[in-house]
Amino acid sequence: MTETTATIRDVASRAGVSVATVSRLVNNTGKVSEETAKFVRAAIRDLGFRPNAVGRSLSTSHTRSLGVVIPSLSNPVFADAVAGINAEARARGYTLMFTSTDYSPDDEVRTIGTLLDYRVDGVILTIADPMNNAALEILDSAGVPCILIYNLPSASEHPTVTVDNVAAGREVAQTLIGLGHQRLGMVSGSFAASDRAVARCDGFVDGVVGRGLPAPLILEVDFVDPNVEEALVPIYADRATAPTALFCSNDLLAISVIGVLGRMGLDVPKDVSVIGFDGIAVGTHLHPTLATVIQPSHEMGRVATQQLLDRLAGKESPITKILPHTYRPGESAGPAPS
Amino acid sequence: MTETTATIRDVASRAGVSVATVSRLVNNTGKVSEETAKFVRAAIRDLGFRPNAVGRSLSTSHTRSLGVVIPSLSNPVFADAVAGINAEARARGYTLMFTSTDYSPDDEVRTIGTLLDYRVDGVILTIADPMNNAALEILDSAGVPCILIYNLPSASEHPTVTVDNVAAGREVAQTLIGLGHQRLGMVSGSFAASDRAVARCDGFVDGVVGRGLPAPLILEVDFVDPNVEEALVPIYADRATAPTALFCSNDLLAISVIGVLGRMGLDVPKDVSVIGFDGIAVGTHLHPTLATVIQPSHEMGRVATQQLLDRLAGKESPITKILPHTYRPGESAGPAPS
DNA sequence: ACTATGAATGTAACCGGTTACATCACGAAT
DNA sequence: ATTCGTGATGTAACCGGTTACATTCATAGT
Repeated sequence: MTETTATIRDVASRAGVSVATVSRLVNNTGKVSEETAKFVRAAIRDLGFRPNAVGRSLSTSHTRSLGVVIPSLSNPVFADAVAGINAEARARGYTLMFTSTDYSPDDEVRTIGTLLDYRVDGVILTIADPMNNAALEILDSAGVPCILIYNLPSASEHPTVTVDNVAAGREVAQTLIGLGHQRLGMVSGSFAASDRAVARCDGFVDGVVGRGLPAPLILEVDFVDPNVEEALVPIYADRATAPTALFCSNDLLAISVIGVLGRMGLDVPKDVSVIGFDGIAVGTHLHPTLATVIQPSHEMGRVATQQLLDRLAGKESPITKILPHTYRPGESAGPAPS
Repeated sequence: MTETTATIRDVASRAGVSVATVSRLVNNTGKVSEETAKFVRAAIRDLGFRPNAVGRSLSTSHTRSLGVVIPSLSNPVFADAVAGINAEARARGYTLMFTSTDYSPDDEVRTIGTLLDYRVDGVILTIADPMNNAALEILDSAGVPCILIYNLPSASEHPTVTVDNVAAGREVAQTLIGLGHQRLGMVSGSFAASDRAVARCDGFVDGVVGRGLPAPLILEVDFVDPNVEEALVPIYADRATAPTALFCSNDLLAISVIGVLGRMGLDVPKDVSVIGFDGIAVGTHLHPTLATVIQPSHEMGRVATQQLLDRLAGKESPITKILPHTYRPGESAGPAPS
């Protein structure tokens, strides 16, 4: 059972041909007569030969593998993107080398280094901040093509697949204002760890002050261990001045916030409205259902992979794609209390 | 910037030594005088040399990479396990090749084939059914060590890291009966795609009939596109005979069920109690909070990886580990309606 | 003084593929 | 008859590491 796996030379000798012929048949490169082909196929079948990808990679200097680097799998939004990446990569015969960084820039460069050692053909990644990012520099100087997802388009010239976070933030502000809210707030994951959180916030603030309302209250919490309770309790000690609506930089945060508000005796949406961001599936099953901005995560992963793979196939280089986001109304956002 | 990456021979010639010496220094194998070491280190630094993992793998015939095969990333339970695997693997210098199979046995064997082509040193996987599984057979005949997670221990002799699903199912039954419920039901993901769903159901049924109650109603839904609505509506057309408590084979399903019940005008837990399985984080933030059985997913991933890596390091072979599960009470499970 | 021992290093084969180039046979064109 | 093109195949170098084995040299033992 545990026979040593057959090599191309085994196949060649069993079929009475040279390794070149076997290789040509296996890869459809160069001609081989139908007559010989039959022998070779038989030998391949008999020996259960499957070409060793390591040997092949060494000689071709490409691996048909892609690196995937994302902050965390705990957030379904990234899990969905990885699912999209996986689907597209598989369909085109590529394999994924995966790592998550827990939002740590140190881990970003460490992991990129490893991926480069393994000679991945390209990398799909979401990083803390694409401006002056060490990981991207390493990638560039190694000449390995890459594409960002979720990250903002930036002067760094690296293509990205994302949504218009600023516009979305602004729309959330307008939606909330349209519902009569005047005192607004934002609960965001750490700005240092997320350029998109910054953009969503920027858009939100712009939307709020653009309508002549006072700037929203901004609460920043940690990504890995967000202590929402600690942030919210002091604010809602005085309900008369506290925000009647909160925009959260992602759905997971929004769900936490709703839970905490409930435990503080505040009703969502009667007392406070909450809008999230991401559109994770579970949001539609909650009670109240979660109002949120949907980003097409699976599609984003797919499109990014597609572009990267096209590039590797010698076609056009990846370009930044801004995919459409949509506001999904939900019970968590209602009219301002009177 | 885009200099071709330096090879060990470049380093050797720049340092005026042989490749063997460089290799010995890099890998701490064999002696090299401090004097020479200095030159070599300098050359490595100057050239930015990093050993090519592909070349190394070819000659050592191991890759320091692990294959990870799971049904889906959409379920946070698997995402958590992968996070645990990632953490442990990284800590020990291993890289992950990742694929998801969407619960398809065909995909299982396809993806295992690819992983084997890349010569992963070991595989961590969750499959539909470990009995007579084609993927496991391939792995065995290739002599690649593997360890299951979530799957049940079985006659197949493959070690697995999981919880006692039968006992957990029985406990759920007892909990519900203790709350006064008499008409019980189970909503489960496809049995064909999940041996653990079968076990949870077995335990549940056993717990119910063991107490002299009529066998629970069993509803089976698809994993990838579970149409809970369609399953539940006919059952609750007659509320007098419908179950007053439902055990769901996973939390995602439970959340759906709660949503659907709510939309049918039924209150959870006043009219119907619901208990899930998995203990995904979001459950604690829901309203009502989700009663569930917690499995230590992150830990399961970690332990499995640890065992596999120990085995690869020449230590003991992996053995089946049954990790403790815990019942987490939640608002979704309450006393039976009178 | 002579050999045994061991440290430091180098040479070259090997891992499993790919592929440039050479070779050979055969029929067509001149 | 000679030349040429083309199809089919083989030879061997190469990708970038590792490592068994050989070699050299200095030192310790007798």
